[in-house]
Amino acid sequence: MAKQKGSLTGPQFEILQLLWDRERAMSVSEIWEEIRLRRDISRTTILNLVDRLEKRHWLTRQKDDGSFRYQPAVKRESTEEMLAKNFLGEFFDGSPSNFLLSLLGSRRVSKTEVDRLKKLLDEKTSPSKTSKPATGKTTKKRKGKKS
Amino acid sequence: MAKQKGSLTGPQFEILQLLWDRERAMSVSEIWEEIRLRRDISRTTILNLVDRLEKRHWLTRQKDDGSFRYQPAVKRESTEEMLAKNFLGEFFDGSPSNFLLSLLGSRRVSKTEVDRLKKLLDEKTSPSKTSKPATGKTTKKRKGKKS
DNA sequence: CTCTCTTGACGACAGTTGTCGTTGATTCGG
DNA sequence: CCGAATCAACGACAACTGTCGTCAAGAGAG
Repeated sequence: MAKQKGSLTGPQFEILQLLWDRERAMSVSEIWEEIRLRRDISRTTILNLVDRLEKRHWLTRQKDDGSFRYQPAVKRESTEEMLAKNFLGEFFDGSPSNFLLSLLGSRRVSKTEVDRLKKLLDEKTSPSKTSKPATGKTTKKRKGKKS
Repeated sequence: MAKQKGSLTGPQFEILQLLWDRERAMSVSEIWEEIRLRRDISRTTILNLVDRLEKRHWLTRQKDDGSFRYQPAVKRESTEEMLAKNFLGEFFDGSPSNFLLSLLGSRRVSKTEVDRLKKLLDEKTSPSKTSKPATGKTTKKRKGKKS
């Protein structure tokens, strides 16, 4: 009863991220070789993580020529939204403002970051006034942190 | 090795919040009676949570007339900032924008929430230009969710 | 056929969490 | 002084995590 059911931890989410980025199904070994580039980890560890994710229906798998290939069973957007909501609910009264306030409070985030935030909010309040420009969806890919 | 050292879970944070709100040291029984109003929980559970928090230096205690009274050993602001940073780093590439984007994406947050966010960001970029008014610290108290 | 390599299922381990009961010490009313 | 109430320390428990090793089944090479 330690962990809230229906949430994800770091390593679990890392695997989901990988499968979302590469937009095709991957075998355990493929996943392993990717994650191995960033962290030192054993193959069976990945196997176990993937296995548990599949048992809880975060991943689906189908047999492809003797070997299994895995795919996310959930959408990236809804999963990230769920994580964000859970986190806000648990630690910041569910209020994004409280969260932002804590983040901005002591350490200044970069000015460009602030500008991006404001831009996002602007697009939310005034949705496509005259032209329906900047379909927004341009910046989609997530950058890999170190590899 | 399951949990990242130096982070906090929901129930642990709940106790810290209580001690931050009431600005005085509290005994285990006092904490218990407060939390009991919201959740059904045994006194020894609270005792154990408090105990572990003290052992890891999130709380300090001093003996006051036979009984122990506990106080936070960390500042609310820095703790919340730490939580926010950890979370962003683990799930959103450390980018508040990515976080906000996921939050705003599907489900619309209320318009007033968006306005509050924009206001916060505005105060960050143009901090108290003419007057040095609104020392900021006015809105401090966190509201209790249900009690 | 036999040997080797890949694959996956399974179990094990230590660590953490939330939860609680039992026990021993301390305090206080009578 | 003695019994009752309070308090803290400790251990126990199940669930979960990340981590890994072992083993059996299967595929391919020789």
